[in-house]
Amino acid sequence: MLLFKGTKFVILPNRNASSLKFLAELLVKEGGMLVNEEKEIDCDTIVLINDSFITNTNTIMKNELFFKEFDLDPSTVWNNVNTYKLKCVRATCISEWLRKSSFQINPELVLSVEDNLEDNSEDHSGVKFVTHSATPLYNYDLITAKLLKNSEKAARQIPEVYSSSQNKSENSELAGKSMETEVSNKMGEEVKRTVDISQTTSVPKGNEKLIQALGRLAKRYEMKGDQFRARGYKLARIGIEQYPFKIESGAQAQEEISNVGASIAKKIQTLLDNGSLPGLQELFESEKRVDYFTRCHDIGIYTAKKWEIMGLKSFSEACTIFPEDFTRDWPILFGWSYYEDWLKPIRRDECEKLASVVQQELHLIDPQMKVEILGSYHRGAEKCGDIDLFFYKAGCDDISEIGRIMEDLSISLYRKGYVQCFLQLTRKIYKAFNKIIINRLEKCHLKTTPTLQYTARDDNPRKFMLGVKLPDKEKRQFESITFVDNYKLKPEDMFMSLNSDRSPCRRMDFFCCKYSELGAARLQWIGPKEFNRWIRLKAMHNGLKLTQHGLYDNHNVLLESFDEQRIFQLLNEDYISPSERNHVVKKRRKV
DNA sequence: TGGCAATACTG
DNA sequence: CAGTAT
DNA sequence: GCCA
Repeated sequence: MLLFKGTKFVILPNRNASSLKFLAELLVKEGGMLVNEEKEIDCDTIVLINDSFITNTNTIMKNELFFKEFDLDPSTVWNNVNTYKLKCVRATCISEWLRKSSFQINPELVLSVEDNLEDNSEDHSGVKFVTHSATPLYNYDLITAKLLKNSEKAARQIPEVYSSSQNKSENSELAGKSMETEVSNKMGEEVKRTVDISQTTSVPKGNEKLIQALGRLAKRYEMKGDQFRARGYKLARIGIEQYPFKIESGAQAQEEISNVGASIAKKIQTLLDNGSLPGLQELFESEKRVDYFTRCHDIGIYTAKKWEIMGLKSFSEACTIFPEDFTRDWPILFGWSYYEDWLKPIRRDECEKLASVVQQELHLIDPQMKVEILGSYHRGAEKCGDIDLFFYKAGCDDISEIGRIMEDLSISLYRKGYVQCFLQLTRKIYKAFNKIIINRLEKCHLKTTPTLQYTARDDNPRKFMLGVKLPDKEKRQFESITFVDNYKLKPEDMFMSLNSDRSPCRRMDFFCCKYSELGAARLQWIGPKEFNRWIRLKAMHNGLKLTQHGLYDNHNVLLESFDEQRIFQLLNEDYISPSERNHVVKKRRKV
C-alpha cells in the first residue's frame, strides 16, 4: 500500500532545492501528488515548508526570501493557506514518515500560520541617515527580474504579508526612481511561531555527531595545511547534512552519499560503534595555538605554524620574536586589535544600516553608482561574518574610474568616523591613515621603521578591505547577540584591543566590476566559496572556464558575462537561487 | 594516479 | 614567487 | 580526503 496515496502536497517556497527534489521523488513514489498550479490547492492539501526557512527555534521565516522564491504565485498560494487553514509541516517530515512507514501528522508537528505581526518598528531614533537613502540597496533580484522580463511573464506579485512590512524603496525602484523613500531596517522581518517539534530536526538524529566529527577532521587537516584532504572531509560533511535519513552504517553512507569514500566510511562505522574516534575529542594544544593565530586577519597557516613551532602562544610573544612580521605585514596589527570584534556575527539589520551609510555617501560622490550587499547577507543569512558591498555603474566598463570612486568613498567614510581602518593602501589612503598605523606600531613597542614606505600601485585597486563601525549612539538600537562562539584575546594580548561590546568594529569589503561583467561578478561575490568551486568545476568539466569576469570557452573566448541566468544555461544547470547556494554539493546522491 | 576554482593584492 | 585574502 |  502506498503511504501517501491520494494526498496532495505543495512544497514551499518551491521544490527545487536539491534536498527537496530528493524528498519529492520519494513522495511521488509513495503515491503522493504535488500540485503544479495554484488552483489545484484544496482544503486537504498538505503544505511542506523547506526546512531552510524554519529557524532552529522552529519558526517559519516568512521574510522576503521566502516569498521571493515561490514557484507559484505567492499571494494566491498564501491566501489559500490562510483561508483553508492548511496544515504546514517541515518538508523533512517526509523522511520521518517513510522511515516509520506511517503517515501521521501529529498536532505538534503543525506549524501555525496566522499572522501575528507585532510592530517591531523600534527604528525611530538615530536613523537620520537611513531614512533618506537615495537609491535602494537591496534590489538585486529586482534588477535580475527586470533584465529577464523578456523571458519571464509579468513580474510576480508581492504578497501582502510581505509587502506590508517591506522596504518601500524596493518597490519604487521598479519605477526606476526613488528619492526620499523611507527605508525600513526590518528587511529580514520574521514572523515567529513557537512550536515545539524538537524531535523533528532537519538533520536526522544521530547524524549530527558524524557531521561534527567530519567538521573537526576538516579543521584539523586545514590547520595542518592539507587543503585537499580537508576539502574531502568538508564535502562529505555537506553530503551528510543534505542526506535525509539516519545513517546506520559506514557502508550505507559510502553507498548513498557522494564524497564519502572508503576511509570516511570506516571512520563513520567506528563512530557509530564506539561513539567516538580516537583523538577526535579535542584539538591538541599545538592546534589550539595555531587556531588562535589564524583567526586573526592576515595570519594564515604558514605564519601561524611558524610561530607555533617557535613555541609562541600569543601575539605579544610573536611580536618580540618576529617583529618584522608585524612591521612588514602591518594589517596584522589591526587583525590583532579587532580580533574579538571581527569574530562576532553581524545581524542583518546592522548590515543594512552600515550599507545605507555607505550608500548615502556614495550618492554624494556619484549618484549614478549602484551598491548592493552580496555575500552571506544576500544568501539570506540571519547573521553575517562580514559585509560585502558590491559597486557598479550602469554602462560603465572603466574599472579604474569605479576604483577611484571607491577610494574616495572609503576616505570620506574614514573622515566621518565610520571607517576605522584600511587593510590595504593607496597613496591617498596612506596619507590619511598613516598616523593610525604608526599609533598601532607604537602601542606594541615596535620601532616605526622609516622605511615604512607603501607601494602606491599605479592602478587603483578594485577591492578594498575595511574595518567599519557605527557610532555608539547609533548602534544602541541593535540588540546585542548572544554569542555561541565568543572568541577572546588572551590576557597578555589585551593591551592592543580596540574591541567594543557597545559598537563592535565590522569587516567590510568593497568590490566592483565592469558593467558588462555584472552577472559573472555577482555570481562570485554571492558565493559561498563551496558553491563557486562547485560551479567552476562544472564549467571545467564542460571544457569551459568560469571566473568573476565571465564564462569562457577552451579558446578563452567569452561566452557570457552579463547575464547570470545565461551562465547557468550554458552550463546546463537549472538556475539556483542565492539561498539555495548554501547547500550545493557535487552530486546529490550516488546512483 | 593526478587534480582538486580562479583571481586580487602585498612584500 | 609565496602568502593571505576574496 | 574523493573521484575520474
